[in-house]
Amino acid sequence: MSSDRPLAAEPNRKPITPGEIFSDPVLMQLRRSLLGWYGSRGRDLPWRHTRDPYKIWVSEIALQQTQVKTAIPYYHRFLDRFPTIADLAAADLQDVLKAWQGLGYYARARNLHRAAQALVCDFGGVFPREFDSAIRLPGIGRTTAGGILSAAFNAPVPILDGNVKRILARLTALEVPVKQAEKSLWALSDRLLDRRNPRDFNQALMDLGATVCTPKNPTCLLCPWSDRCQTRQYNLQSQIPMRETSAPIPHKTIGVAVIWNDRGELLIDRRPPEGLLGGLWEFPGGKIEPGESMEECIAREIREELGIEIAVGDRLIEIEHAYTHFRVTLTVHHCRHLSGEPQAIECDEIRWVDVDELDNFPFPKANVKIIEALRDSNFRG
DNA sequence: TACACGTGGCA
DNA sequence: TTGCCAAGTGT
Repeated sequence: MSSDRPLAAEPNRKPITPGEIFSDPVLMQLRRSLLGWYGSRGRDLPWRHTRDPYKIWVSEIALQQTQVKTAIPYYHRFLDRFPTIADLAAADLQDVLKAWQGLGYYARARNLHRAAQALVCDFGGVFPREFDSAIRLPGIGRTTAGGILSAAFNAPVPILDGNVKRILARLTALEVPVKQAEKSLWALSDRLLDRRNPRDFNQALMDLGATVCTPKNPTCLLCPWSDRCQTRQYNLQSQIPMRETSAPIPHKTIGVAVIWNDRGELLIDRRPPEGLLGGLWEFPGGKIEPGESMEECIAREIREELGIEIAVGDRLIEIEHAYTHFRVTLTVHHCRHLSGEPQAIECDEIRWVDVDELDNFPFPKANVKIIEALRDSNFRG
């Protein structure tokens, strides 16, 4: 221990490091108390009513970096639309992305689709029981593999998601950000895991993190582990887990064109298959440059991206939107097609569509706001 | 090993 | 308005 550690001073405390093994009787007590708590306080969640590894897989993917409340309606709609692995494998990627529209992190949908096709090819459309097979599937990492295999097959595989990291960091009063202790936290999750009931144990851990050992204001009075928690003992709940340092997020100003032709159709493009919002459709546009007016920006971007000339008209709407690593202001203008045949220069595909057809394409959230504004302005005449 | 990757909610 | 956080994975 360094003498100038950043945590509030409790001079004589002896933190438990994650690598340090709890004694067997303590481990048994922790398992028993958590499973007891889960029996009475655990959540009733849709994917806990099935042992179908496909359904559990879909739930685990939808839940990555996503709160339960947000994921639930997508879970139902996705399985309604693609009831089996074979259905998902046979579907068009565009339909899969449409089912995922609004949930974000669209690589999850692309990976689900690819993984389903791999399962049909290599495993007869059956989700594997082996960890080494599961973790090779795109979109399935160590935590998701553990979540699926423990929930579907009661396999003794540990997990280490955000909830478990926070719980274990607090249990041991971890003195470094969790990112710096991944290895020992995995070891602790594995050591704690109840081998007789890994399914309920892992689910209980996540419920505890989501409902009791929350990031802010944890309800330690309701926690089955409070008597063993080093963080509670020294009242460091607001300081552990320690914050990671993060860079400030930039802000971009984007000009966007809603381009009409003389048949009353508008122009949309499909983004490249990988990267930000990969495979989704959008209204074309781009970042404003220094000294440029918004009208100049939009005309230039459309010339560069689509090879056509347009007249930039009235502003339709301005949209503020936050992504993970940057924020944007979209300034959207009605535009009129003047000359040139649109070409897919910086995108995958372009299409002229009627307003009523827009619902058939997957759009990112910010573009859905544009579509809504378009409909509203039509109603007003 | 860091960083990219969406969206909603909350202070 | 800005920052942080939530059932992580891929590169």
